[in-house]
Amino acid sequence: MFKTHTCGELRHTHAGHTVQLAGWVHRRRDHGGVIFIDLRDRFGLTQVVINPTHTSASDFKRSESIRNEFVLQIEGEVALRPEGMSNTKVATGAIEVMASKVTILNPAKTPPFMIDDDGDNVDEAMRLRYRYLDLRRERMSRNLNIRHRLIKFMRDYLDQRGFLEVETPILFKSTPEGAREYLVPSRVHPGEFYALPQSPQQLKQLLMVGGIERYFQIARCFRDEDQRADRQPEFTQLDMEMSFIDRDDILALVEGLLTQFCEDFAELHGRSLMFKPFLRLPFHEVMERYGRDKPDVRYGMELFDVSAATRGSEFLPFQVANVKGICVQGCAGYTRKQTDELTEFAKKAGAKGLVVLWHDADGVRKSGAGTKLSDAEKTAITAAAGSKAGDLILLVADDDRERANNALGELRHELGIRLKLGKPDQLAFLWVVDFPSFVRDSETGHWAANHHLFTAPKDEYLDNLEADPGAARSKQYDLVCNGYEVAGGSIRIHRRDVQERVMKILGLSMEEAYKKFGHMLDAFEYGAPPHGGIAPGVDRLAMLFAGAPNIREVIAFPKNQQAADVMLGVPSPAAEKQIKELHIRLA
RNA sequence: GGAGAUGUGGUGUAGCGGCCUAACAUGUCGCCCUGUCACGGCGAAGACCGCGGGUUCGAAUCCCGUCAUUUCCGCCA
Repeated sequence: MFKTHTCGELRHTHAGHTVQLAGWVHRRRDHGGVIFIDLRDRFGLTQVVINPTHTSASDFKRSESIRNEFVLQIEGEVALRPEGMSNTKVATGAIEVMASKVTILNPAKTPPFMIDDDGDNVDEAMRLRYRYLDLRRERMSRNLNIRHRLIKFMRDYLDQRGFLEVETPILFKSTPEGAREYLVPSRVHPGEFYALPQSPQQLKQLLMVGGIERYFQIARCFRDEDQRADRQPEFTQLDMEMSFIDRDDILALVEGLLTQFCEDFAELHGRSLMFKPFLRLPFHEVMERYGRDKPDVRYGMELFDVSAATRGSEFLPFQVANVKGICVQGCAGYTRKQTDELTEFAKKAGAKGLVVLWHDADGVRKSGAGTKLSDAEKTAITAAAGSKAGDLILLVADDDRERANNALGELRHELGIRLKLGKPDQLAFLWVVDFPSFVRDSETGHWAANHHLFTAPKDEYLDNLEADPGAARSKQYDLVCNGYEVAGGSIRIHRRDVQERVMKILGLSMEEAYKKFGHMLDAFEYGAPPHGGIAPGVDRLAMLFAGAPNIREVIAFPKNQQAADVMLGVPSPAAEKQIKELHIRLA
């Protein structure tokens, strides 16, 4: 061992002990006659004093060449700091180590950016190119620690409840129903391919047929889709599946896990739960109130409906079936230019236009056609909006209610971000339940599974499933936090006949269905238990707990928006020999 | 596939038509310094402003293109 203690460990009680420390030079302060070094390892900082009174002349001479990020081993005696010299900002601030021996284990070039600077002020491309240096910074060390705590907590929590962790293969079967996949050519089977799993969905259901009953896995998933701040080509989910349970059992389990984690590790992330228990709303209500299936519910600004009050309005835009709006508090000072910009935004989000009302001391005012609004309408609007002087009211009118909801939902979301309405230290969890089973593909007009084709419709819709697919609600559930989808799952279909009916509605011929999912259909015939599951996203949860702006901050080696790793040079061309062996040819 | 933002010494920024022979902070290097902890003092080096083209008497600054990074839309069963 190079060290007897970590750099975060020594206290005044260690005074007089001879210790060995090893780590990196965080900062050095060379006073000519005496040199102070803040020695850093993952556990903290300890001040090392290199003084000729304690150190040999040759060691002192050599110590003058020490620079930041050199790797050192220090042997010395722990001493209480002189009277009035302790540093309360550091855990080890009461002591210092008087070096008797200084060993330079490895010198270091000057880093391209500062390690002792914890701010978010270095270009991310630079940080990723030198990720091994970035990881030394406190922010990354802290984020990875939070991630580790979360995963450890998940494992322990589920283990205590009888779950079995099972690994499923990474070399899997292509299932082109879902996201675009990463393909791996087979050397042994010319012209055939493995696919990396988008999720272990089918395998975990087969584990249920296999009698595992309670399964989980910290599962890596792969999707070859374009990146976002909360999306990486490979990401990690807490994949879970249970047999002989219903929806509420799963919700209670996950809610319990996350609630307890937040409470046990509050000191770690400084964030608190806003809702205990979590909010729970049906999908249609979420859309009516927030206009978005993953709303940030840390703030209100809910959609209101004035369709009844505007019926028969003289104001042309209001002569439609639905008039809904949001009230933006304190924004009556917005200029015409600003509201025009909001109108543009609303149009991009699908609205035909945006009616803007300024609620000021004299009442409700509107530029242009404002006079067409009757006093009764204005009163009804301010009542529904709950607005007061100083607020801005935004209204969207549309015969298509969904379109009005969506546009307002986008506006609400955008304004929530711009106005910083969500408090960063709060976590607002919301369960969204009772999703539609099927949605119509806007291009083909065909029915598509809202979640995936293994999701069970609620029992009361089974009789009319084929007659009216659009009316069916499913046993799907999503968990939303601060505007992010952090988990999704469902109770699954466990009977072959129901599964085949759903496949038929989705337009799969029985031949196709059997070719793609025959293993599932077969398995369901051998006593598949009722089962369901969920998959909380580990990266997104860690991001929220760490207060990070994107999931790259909680992933040690993330890829950039081009799905590349600039440090490693990934992806890279393959040798001709390899390509040949795989029986593929480049275009 | 589309839209926006950004790109200036090692790093982070300022400058946004002539005052730029490019400023500031920090880092780096040299000298000095035995109680600092974002140590301090003195001095020095370091960028032709992502790249290419254009407009102009004159471009870091305006325009076009391109590349890179990023955010969002599409996409993400």
